[in-house]
Amino acid sequence: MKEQKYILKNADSFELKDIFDCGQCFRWNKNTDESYTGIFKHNVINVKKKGNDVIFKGICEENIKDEVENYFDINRNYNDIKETLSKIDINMKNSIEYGQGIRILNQDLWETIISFIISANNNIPRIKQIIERMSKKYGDKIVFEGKEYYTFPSAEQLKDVSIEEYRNLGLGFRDIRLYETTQMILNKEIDLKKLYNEDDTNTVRNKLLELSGVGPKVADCILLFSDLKRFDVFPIDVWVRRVMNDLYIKEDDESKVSKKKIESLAKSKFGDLSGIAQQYLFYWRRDA
DNA sequence: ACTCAGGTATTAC
DNA sequence: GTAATACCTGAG
Repeated sequence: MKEQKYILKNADSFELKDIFDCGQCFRWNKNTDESYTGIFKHNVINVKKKGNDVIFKGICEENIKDEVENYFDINRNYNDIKETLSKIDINMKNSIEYGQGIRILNQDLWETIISFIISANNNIPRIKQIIERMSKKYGDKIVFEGKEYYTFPSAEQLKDVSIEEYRNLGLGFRDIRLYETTQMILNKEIDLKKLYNEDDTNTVRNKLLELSGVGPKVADCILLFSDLKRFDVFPIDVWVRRVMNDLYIKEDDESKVSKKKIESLAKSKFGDLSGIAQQYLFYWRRDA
């Protein structure tokens, strides 16, 4: 396949660090020239900012413009969203100022499910390592600028992988979860395609919760970060709990704050934009 | 040696 | 229903 190139002129709400470092994805790495290279679907893409323009180049199965516009959620107006959220209070205003270049990516549902199962009680460097090892072993090779990249393995490609093989890849206790979930999806016990037709977010959420290794937090991450694109969820991890307690609840012992309380507070404050609000708050609190 | 990291599943009150 | 507990792994 030959290399393609596309330049997005005058992009707003598009900062590479904000997008790739706000915790939603695991397969993008920074290069020495400040650009990032990553893999999604069967694409290997290098992204670089030049002023307000964004330069995409890489190996694509389809048209690079269509692929990146979809993946980077280009047709959504983040300025409207940020304006709405900024009016809520000074905390939102500050966190949005910090992460003004965030965009929520349209990531492949299957990949997002597996990646966030791996993320449970784990740390980011190790999550990334495990995903790279899995991809190298079971994914497809793509060569770009003389370097080898590997696509995220499909469910079909993981069909015959045993629990022991997962363990050898460093999955730890998540080995069985990966195995079970892969089988459930292959058997159509959960039909991923049908999840797109469902109107009610909570119905989709309950379906995802049936998968092995998927609890409330992972389910919400899948709903928000995959191409299911549900913004009315509020994934609560240690950082979100911390920032919500510090800003709004102000309990001495933050571990005593119930998820229910955080959830209902988020719902009442941020409504259908809860997920995006969560991203700004999370990124601000963890990084700033 | 020991703690900690994007939680979940299991078991026990 | 809600609270406690175990759980791979490897970096610091």
